[in-house]
Amino acid sequence: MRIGELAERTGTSSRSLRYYEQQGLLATRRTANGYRDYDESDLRLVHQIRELLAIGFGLEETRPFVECLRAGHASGDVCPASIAVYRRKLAEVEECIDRLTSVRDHLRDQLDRHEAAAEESTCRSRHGRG
Amino acid sequence: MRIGELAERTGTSSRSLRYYEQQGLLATRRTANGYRDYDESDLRLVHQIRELLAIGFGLEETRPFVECLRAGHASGDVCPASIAVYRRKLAEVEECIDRLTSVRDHLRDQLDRHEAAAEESTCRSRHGRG
DNA sequence: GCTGGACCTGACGCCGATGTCAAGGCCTAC
DNA sequence: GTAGGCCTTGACATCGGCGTCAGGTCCAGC
Repeated sequence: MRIGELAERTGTSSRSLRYYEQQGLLATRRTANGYRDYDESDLRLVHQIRELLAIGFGLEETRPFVECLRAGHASGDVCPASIAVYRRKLAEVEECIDRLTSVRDHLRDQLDRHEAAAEESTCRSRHGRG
Repeated sequence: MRIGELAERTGTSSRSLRYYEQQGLLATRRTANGYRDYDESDLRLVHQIRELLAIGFGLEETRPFVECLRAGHASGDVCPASIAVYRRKLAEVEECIDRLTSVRDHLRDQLDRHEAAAEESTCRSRHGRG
């Protein structure tokens, strides 16, 4: 299949596919006229990339998964290198969640504090002291 | 005080302070020789900016806080516009946490799954079938 | 008067994934 | 043969918050 079809079937753009190729993630064959030519294995490969990107992986982090698929494995995540990336990413995500959680708590505190102040001011005005 | 001192006292760089000024967040006076001249209110203002940036706000989102301080309020977050940004940010952060949490769960599942497979394979090999 | 440090403006670089434009080649249908 | 749709490469643009360099100014101390 040609690049347009692959793009459509993977929910991405031709531009991105060329970029993945440029990054060495997609080894592309060419037809006689110079058009890129893809098959079902490329489809799976790009699907894998897109799924990982969608959950926040960087393109570079998808490489082990891609290579795992290329090595003939049915799934991109059965290879040690992929597992290692999973672990690393899990740690990153957990740390990020922790940070965001404390930010969230901080924001809630600020809002609560302000709400309390507004409440009190309403109260004062209701009692003719504002 | 001059820009170098302000930068040091706020834990940032001269470059950043010039950038904030360029974005209209910092209204800077000049001494006769053209040097930027700051006072304690600028210090508080930059502190406010840095704190918000540190917890993930964009520079643009600090603007209401800055204007609130400029309007003479003791704190940058007592104005309605600042509160609104707090609310918006809280929603954003909560959504982000939700997304990351599901990513985390997904990653854990993958790792568990793989660990189980490894376990089983170890088991098989222990029994002479790997 | 000279050195050196802090300051000035202006401008380019970075990161990552992708959009977008330009200028052209290929192929199909009419 | 020509219109138009898909393809090609190459290159610049985007976003944000700076880092960093270049080339020049200002001032304090010696």
